[in-house]
Amino acid sequence: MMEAVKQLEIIKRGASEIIVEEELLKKLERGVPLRVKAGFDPTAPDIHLGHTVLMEKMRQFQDLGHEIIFLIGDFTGLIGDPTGKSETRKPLTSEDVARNALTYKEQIFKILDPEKTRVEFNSRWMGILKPEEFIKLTSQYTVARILEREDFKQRFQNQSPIGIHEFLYPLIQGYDSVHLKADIELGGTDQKFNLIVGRELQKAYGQAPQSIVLMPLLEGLDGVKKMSKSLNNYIGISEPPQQMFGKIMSITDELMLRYYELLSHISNEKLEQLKEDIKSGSVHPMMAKESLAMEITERYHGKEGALKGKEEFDLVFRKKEAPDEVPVFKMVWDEEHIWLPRILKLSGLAQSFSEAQRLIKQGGIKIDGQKFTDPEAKLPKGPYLLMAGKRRFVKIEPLN
RNA sequence: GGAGAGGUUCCCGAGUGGCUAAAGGGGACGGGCUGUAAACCCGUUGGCGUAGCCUACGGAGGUUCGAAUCCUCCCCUCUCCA
Repeated sequence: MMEAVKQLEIIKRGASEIIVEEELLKKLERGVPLRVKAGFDPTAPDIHLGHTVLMEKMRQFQDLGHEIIFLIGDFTGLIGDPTGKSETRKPLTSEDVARNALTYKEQIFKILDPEKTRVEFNSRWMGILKPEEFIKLTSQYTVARILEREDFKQRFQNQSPIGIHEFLYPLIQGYDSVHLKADIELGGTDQKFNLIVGRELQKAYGQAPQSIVLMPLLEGLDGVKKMSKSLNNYIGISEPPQQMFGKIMSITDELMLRYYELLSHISNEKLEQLKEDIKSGSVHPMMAKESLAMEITERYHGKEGALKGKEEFDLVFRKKEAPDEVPVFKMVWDEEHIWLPRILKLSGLAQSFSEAQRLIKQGGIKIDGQKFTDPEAKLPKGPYLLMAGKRRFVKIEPLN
């Protein structure tokens, strides 16, 4: 195995906090594979780049020769993690959890080495925990300590409701570490409290406490809120390469550097150099963004996919032409001339006639490259290339 | 169990009898400027082939020429007391 100090350097990269660094170093110095656990909540069946920050870190551990456990919190998912919530979350049904967990498994191996990854579900041990054992677990921690957590504290002070099951959440998550005898746990910064409970519980059960590596939360496309599906500001790793490339190109320069830091595989030295070059003007930020888009798209779609993404980007946004592959809508011309809003609605470019008319009036519709601003326009039969806004295209082909 | 507050369009939030498809903000969308960047500016943000009509203010009724606004019952959320 690699020298402990060097391993630590790799582990520290991008991490926002390590608890406790000295302790972690000592574990690494033992020179044996450590057991690294990271838990995932089964609410997000589509893995996005935000999740990958943690998974990339897992991969690093894997490459360093450690044992990683990808833990799907299907049992805890039934409670719903109250972290950062100002109100009680709706619990998932066991069917939801099962379905989501399966989709998870299908996607994680784009990053992790399937040969070396142990996938676990915490329902396997939590589901059969005897009431006596459960009571024993709850007796290891106090209400006051749970209330130390900021979100609980606030809810308590504001007299907002806190479900008792929510109080149990950190304990159950912590118990996973006890059951798995984890040496290290990885998590997002928002998980700090829960992971620390894991440490405490391990001590209470006579185990060595796990070391904790916290990773920052990746901001979504808006650059402010954390990337999440519900905010629709995410880049999914299963998205088509064109879309992935385009989304990365649309982020702000500031966010681009953040993505570089947390997602790119380029070395720290090269990243520092890049920052300087952008600052001095010798590298155009757009070019740096393009390299990033290439790197990330390539990771999930291969070289070919990345090139395809770039090609389409150049075509659509630089040359302002239609992409190679445009969805085709076959339409029946039941009249000599068809009202343009009707065509837009039928082909899916607009939700309603009203919306279609608005789009037209605002100059958002182009037909074969030519702007149409008359909402009363009617089109004779014929193939057309419709463009709505800058990025939505449909080919209309007559069926009759 | 008792007392009170509140549920408005995608979200927040104003509106307490007609001038309200409902202020303002956010988000989103379209246009401009660009590097599909940011910032900024302008516009749009229920539906229907549409000078009109229909649907919308938790639900169901009622009062009225006319209701998001008044009345009755119901549902839901929150707070206080026990």
